Amino acid sequence: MSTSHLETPVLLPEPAPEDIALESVFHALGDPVRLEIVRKLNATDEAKACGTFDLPVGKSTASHHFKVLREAGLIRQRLDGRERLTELRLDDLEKRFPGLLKSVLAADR
Amino acid sequence: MSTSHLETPVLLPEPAPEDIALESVFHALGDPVRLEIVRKLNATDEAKACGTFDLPVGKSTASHHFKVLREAGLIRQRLDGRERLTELRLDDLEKRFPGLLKSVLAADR
DNA sequence: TAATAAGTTCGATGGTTGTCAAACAGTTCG
DNA sequence: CGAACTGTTTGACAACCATCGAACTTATTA
Repeated sequence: MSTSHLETPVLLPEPAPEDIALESVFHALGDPVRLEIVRKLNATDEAKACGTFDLPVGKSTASHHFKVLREAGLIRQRLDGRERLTELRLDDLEKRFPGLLKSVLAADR
Repeated sequence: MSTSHLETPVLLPEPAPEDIALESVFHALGDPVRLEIVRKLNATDEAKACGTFDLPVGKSTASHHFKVLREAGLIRQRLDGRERLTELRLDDLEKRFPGLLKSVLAADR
C-alpha cells in the first residue's frame, strides 16, 4: 500500500535553501540526462518515482544522477514504500536564485 | 598603439545565437574559474583583456577557460593588438535564453 | 515464506577535464 | 633587428565523472 496517512514524510538528505551553491546547480544541469530529469519534472508538476522517467541509462546510473540533483538542491526525494518520489524544489530555488529556474525551464530546446 | 580606427574587428570563432546550447552554457558555468570570469566581466561592463582578470591559474589554463566560454557562446573575443578583448554576449544570450544570465548574475555569492 | 519490485551501493572502466610547464606565434617598442 | 609582452598550443598527468553489471536492501505481494 502506498503510505498516504499522516506519517512524517521521510526525506532524503538535502541542502538547506541558503546552502544551495550556484556552481553546484550549474554542474548538475550540465549533464543531458539530469537536464532531462528536471524538464520532465517540470512537465508533470507532480512527484514522480525514479522509474517513471524513461531515461536512456541503466538504473544504477539513473540513481547516481538523482543523487547529484538532490545534493545540488534541485530536487527533493521522499520515501514512499519502495519508491522514491521526486519533485523540483521550485520554491526554495526561487528564494535562493530568483528567476533562474524559470528561465531555465522556459528555454525548452 | 591600440587599434581603434575603423578597421573591421577580428572576432574569434563563436556560435551563432541560435546555436547556443543550454547544456553547454551550464557546463561552462559549472567551473569556479569560469564563473569568476563571467562575474568580473559583468562587474566592469567593459571589454577586458585576458591578463586583467587576476585568476588563480596559470595563463595556459586561463586561455583554456576563455576558449570554453567562447565556444559555449557566453563571451565574445576580439583581437586588438597583442591582446584579446573579452566581453559578455549579453544581448545574444538574452535573445536565446531570456532572463537566464540576468538571474545568474544577480545571484552574487 | 517466497518471489517480485524499486532503488542503492560497489567495483571497474573508459572518457573527459582542469592543471601545469615549455615551446611557440604575433604585436609592440626600443 | 631584437627584446619584451600577450596569449595559444602542445604534451603530460592526475582527478573527476558517466556508465555498466552484479550484489544488496527494503518493501510489497502472491
